[in-house]
Amino acid sequence: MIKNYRLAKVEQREALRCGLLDAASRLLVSEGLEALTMRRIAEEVQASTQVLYTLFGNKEGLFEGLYREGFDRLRQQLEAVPPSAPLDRLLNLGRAYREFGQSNPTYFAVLFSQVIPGFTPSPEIIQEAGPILEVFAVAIQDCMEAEVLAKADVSQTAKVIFAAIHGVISLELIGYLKKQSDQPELSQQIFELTMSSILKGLAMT
Amino acid sequence: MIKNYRLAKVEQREALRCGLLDAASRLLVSEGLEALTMRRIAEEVQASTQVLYTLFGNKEGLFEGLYREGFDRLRQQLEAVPPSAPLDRLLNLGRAYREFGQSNPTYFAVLFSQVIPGFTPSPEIIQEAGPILEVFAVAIQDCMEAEVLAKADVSQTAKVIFAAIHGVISLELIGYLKKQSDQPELSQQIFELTMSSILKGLAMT
DNA sequence: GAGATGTAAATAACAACGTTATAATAAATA
DNA sequence: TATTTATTATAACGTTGTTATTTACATCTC
Repeated sequence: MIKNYRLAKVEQREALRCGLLDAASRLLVSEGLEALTMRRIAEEVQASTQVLYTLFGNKEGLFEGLYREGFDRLRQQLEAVPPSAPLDRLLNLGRAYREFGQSNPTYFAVLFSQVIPGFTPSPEIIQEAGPILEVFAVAIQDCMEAEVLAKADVSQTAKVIFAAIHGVISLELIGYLKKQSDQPELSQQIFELTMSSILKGLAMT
Repeated sequence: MIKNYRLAKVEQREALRCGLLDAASRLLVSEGLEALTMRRIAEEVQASTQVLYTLFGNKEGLFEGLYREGFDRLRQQLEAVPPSAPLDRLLNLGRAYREFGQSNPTYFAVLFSQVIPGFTPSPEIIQEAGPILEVFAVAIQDCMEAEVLAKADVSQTAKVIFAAIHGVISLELIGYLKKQSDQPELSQQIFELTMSSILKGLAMT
C-alpha cells in the first residue's frame, strides 16, 4: 500500500516531467526559442515556475531534456530510412538529416547552436549524439564491405561524412547558401555535390 | 567654420561608434557572450546605455557591427596565408579557417551560431560573407587551372569546400568530436581527413 | 545678442527574464 | 497524534533590453 503510494508519486512526478518537456518541445517548435521561457512553459501546463526548478534544477537542466528529445527525433528520422544499396542508403541518410534540420530548425539550433550563452553541453549530453553517429557508422561499414568505400576507421569516417553534411545544413539554415543576386543557386545542389564529392574522395584508397 | 563643426560632430560620432564596437569586441573575446550586455558595453567606455541606442538602434544593430568586424578578422587571417602551390594553398586556407575558429570561438559563434534567439542575419550581413568565399574561390580557380581540381562552377565548389570545413569546426567547437572513452581521436585528424577527402572527390572528373 | 528649436545625452523607469526566499500545505515518520 | 520532511504557490530580487523623461547644449531665427 505504502509502496503503491510511492510508486504513484514517482509516476505522477515523471508524468509531470514529461508534460513539461512536452510543453517546452511544443513551444520550441511552434513559437521558436524566444518563447521558451520558464514562465511560459509553466503557464502552458497551468503550474508555477517552481515545479520547473524542483524537476530540472534550472533552465540548463530543462535543456538537457530537450537535447535528449531532439537527438531521439533525429535518430528516429534516420532509422526510418528504408534499406537499399549501401551507397544509396548512405546518401539517403544524409538527405534525412537535411530534412530533419529543415523541418525542425529550432531543434537543430538547440542541438548544434549554442542557444544559451554560457552553456556548453555536458559530456553526458554529447554522449547522446552517439546513436546518430552509430546509424551512419553501420551504413558506412556496409559500404566498406561492399567495397564502395575504401576500408578505413569506421568511426573516423562517420565523423568526416557527418561533419561535411552538417556543415552544409548549418550554413543553409543560417542563410549563407542563399543565392546572391545573380543565378539562383539551389542549396540542394550544394548539398548533393558535397555528399557525392566526399563519398567519391573516401572511395579511393 | 560651420562645416568644420558639423564635420567634427560626425567624426566624433564615428569615433564613439568605433570605440563602442571596440569595447564590445574586447568584451566578446575576453569574457564571452555572457558579458556582452548593453549596460556592460556602455560602462566600458564610461557612457550611458542611451548612446548605444542612438548609434545602433538596438542590440541587433550593434551585432551587425560585430558581424562586420568578425568577417573582417576572418578575411584578414585568410589573406595572411602565404602563397604556395595551388592545392597546398587551399589546404592552408582551410587550416587558417580552423585556426580562426579555435582562437576566436566567441566571434565564430556570433558569425555562425544564432546567439540572439529571434535574430536572423539580414541579407546585408550575409553579403559580408562574400569576401571570405571569394578568397577560397580564387584559390580554387587556381587549382582548376593547375588541373589538381576538376573544372566546375567555382562558386559552387567554393561553397562545398567551405561547408565541409565549416562542419568539422562547428562540431569541434561544440565538443562533438571529442574522444569518447576509448582511443583519443584527434579532431585535427578528422579535419585533415575531411579536407583531403573532399578535395580528392572534387579532383575527379 | 536673446529667445526659440531641435538633437543627443544622462537618469530613471518599465516589462520580462532566470532564480530564489518565504510561507503554506500535504505527506511520511515516530 | 505530533513532528519532521518535501513540494508547491506566491512574491520578491537582481539583471536584462528598451524607452520615457528630463537636462544640457549647439544651432537657427529675429
